[in-house]
Amino acid sequence: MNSLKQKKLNITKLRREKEREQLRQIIIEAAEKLFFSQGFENTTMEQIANEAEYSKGTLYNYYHSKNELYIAIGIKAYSLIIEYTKKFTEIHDSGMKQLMATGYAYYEFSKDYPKYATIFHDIALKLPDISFKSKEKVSEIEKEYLCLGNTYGEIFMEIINNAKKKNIIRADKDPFMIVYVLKSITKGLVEDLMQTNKEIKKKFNLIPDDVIDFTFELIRDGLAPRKE
Amino acid sequence: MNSLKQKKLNITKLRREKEREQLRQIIIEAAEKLFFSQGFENTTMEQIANEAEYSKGTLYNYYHSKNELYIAIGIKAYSLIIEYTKKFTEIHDSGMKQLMATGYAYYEFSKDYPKYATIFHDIALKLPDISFKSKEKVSEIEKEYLCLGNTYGEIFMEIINNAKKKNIIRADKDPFMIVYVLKSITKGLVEDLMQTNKEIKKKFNLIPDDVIDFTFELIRDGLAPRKE
DNA sequence: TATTACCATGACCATCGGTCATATTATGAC
DNA sequence: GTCATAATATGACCGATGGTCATGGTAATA
Repeated sequence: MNSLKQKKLNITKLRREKEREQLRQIIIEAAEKLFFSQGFENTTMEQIANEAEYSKGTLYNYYHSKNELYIAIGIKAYSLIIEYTKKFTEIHDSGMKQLMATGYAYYEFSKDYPKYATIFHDIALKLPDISFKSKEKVSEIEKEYLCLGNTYGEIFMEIINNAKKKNIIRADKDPFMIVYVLKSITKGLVEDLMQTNKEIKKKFNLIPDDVIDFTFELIRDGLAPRKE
Repeated sequence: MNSLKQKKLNITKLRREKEREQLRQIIIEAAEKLFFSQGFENTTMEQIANEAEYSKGTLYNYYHSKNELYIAIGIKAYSLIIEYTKKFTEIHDSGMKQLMATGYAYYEFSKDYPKYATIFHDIALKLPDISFKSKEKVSEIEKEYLCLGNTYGEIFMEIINNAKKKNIIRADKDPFMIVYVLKSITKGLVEDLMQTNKEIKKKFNLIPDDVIDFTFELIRDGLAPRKE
């Protein structure tokens, strides 16, 4: 029967796809482990292949380059931060609390995955060089990464538009500006905190959580509508 | 005469040193030009040698590695930002205005030298990988770079200690924390502004100067002593 | 002029990202 | 069960590049 034949073909194809996806995961996990413990530049494709228990050539059947491996890790990180942000914001309906929640989501994400904390910045610095090298060819994986970045931005947009309607945010300032500043400050501070974690405790006797609370309060007060 | 001989020897030695320093400058300028236009990874030592009009081997008589070239550029950047900060702060004696001036110094520096704007972050990401590679050997140039970082920090410390004495900054918060947050926020925001300069104007119709003013006002208000 | 100290040079080396012809295996047709 | 085909794993191989070093040359001193 033609339909039976077709069915078997489909099943095989599906299994193959699943296996492909699994191997992609194995490779990424191997790469992640080595990149984070030795640094990107100090890790060779050979080492990643050994860690994944496959040969170097196989790596290239699943990813096009070493840089792609790194961006793939960035995609994982973005998925996580988006997940965190959704979880942290959906429990509030007030615009201001939601806005604060985005900041805390980023911070909690960074605490849970400290190795991922600087990856966005790291990739932002790497991407221009990559596109310089391979003129105007934006790889599929790069597109996926940039697309996730937009998704993350849209979450902010929705929250800010909500807050705007409810007059929760001071009206004399462009809401786009507020979002931009909020995102940028949070990222800058959290990245710094993660990189200087031990130093900050020893040298200045500061507790990261306090620093975050202080900063977010600062922002909250600054964003509140002016009353006078 | 023994003293005459000595004198001549010293003069020659001095000239040699001056020439050495000049060639170091030529090499750094060549490296800078290529790193900033093509990216660090896409630039070869051969290219830098050609740009400097010397051979590759000569480069290694003046710097130990490609990474050292990059850190040397970082040293130039640090010297500049320290210079800017001193110039911007010394015209004020009020603690708060001085504190704001540090932020504006960083911003002006970034506007004048946009290519340098992300170099501190870039090096911060690179340094751990370098020290991983060459276990526990911190090169002289790396020490110089880190030392300049401390110098920059000390400028802040002095200003904050001044403000503390004059009760210009709210007393309920650790001054170390205030410095830390201020530095981190400024760096994060300015770096973001420099990287997304065109995008921010087109997409959000934002003027970078406004974003900076808004943020710094936010900080100023947040740092003022609580009155009630 | 001879000796010495310094420096520029580019051939050379080792490493590594990436490629590709080949070997291996799984699949479906008959 | 057998064979043709498609998909995949492999590692020898290539080119590029960071870094080294023996050599030759040049300027300063004796």
